[in-house]
Amino acid sequence: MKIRLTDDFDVRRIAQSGQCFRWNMIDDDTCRIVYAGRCLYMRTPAQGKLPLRGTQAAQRADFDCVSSARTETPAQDTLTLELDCDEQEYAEIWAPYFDMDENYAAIRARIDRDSDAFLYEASEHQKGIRILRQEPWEALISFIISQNRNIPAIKNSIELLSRRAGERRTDRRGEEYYTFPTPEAVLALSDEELKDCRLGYRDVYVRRAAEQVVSGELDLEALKNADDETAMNTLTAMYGVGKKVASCMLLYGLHHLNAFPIDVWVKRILADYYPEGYPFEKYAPYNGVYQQYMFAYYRG
DNA sequence: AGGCAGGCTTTTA
DNA sequence: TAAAAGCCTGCC
Repeated sequence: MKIRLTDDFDVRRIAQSGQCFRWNMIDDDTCRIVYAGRCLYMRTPAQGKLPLRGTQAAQRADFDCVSSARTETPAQDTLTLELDCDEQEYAEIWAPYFDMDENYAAIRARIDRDSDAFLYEASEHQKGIRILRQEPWEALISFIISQNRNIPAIKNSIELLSRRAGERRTDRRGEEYYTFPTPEAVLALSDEELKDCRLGYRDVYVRRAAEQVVSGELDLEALKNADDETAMNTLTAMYGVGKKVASCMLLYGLHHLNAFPIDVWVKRILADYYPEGYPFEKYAPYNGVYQQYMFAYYRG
């Protein structure tokens, strides 16, 4: 099926944004997404753009060039997404996951170009990023695993964990994929099997989180309705979950768009570009969206 | 109380 | 070899 939209949506930038770890570009314009027990192929035909030719570097240069040229024209483009699912699956699974009810162009429009040149630049450069509505459990484990590691290493561990404890399924192209494991499936792993997932010292954190969810001590669905402070306190009380991971969980797992994870990169941004302090009040309740633009832009 | 040093598994560049 | 979407413990 095809989707036409005028709001921000850039598959590559979302795939590289560091909020999700199971989006993989399989060729120049097709992304393979594993989520909610399913696998989706999403293609974004390069319409109205220069044909992509030559080396990969040249292709990227073309893309950036076109993309920044587009920012000069206020007229809204219509973007087409080609998905290998039907309307029902799109409405039930993918549209909510992609947060299609939110208007990201409007959120970007709140940035004042003159008073905040850095954020404006970051948002233009990373235009197309959305904050996905991820399942809380997958987000929690993903960001526990993320601590003190770079993105390729995180993706590797999540894939290994899924292969160990997830369900093996076949996608609509006949390729195999593994669903993200349930807490029960994680608990069923032996210490050795869990160690084989290359989580390092974080494997204890993952096991304890699974125990808390299975026992009912931790109710992730209930956290969705909790206020920011309650959710933050509940999460940071967990073993291996500090302020950074809890903030990521709020933003990506519970969709509290005002949560503002501060990692090593954002710390540098705040020090370099906001020595007088960052205007959190001004950008509420979308601080997390702006953080995502700045993180992705600065990390390059 | 709140801040800081050191350690932690493994991968990536 | 240092750094990586950090956190825990122990110490002051």
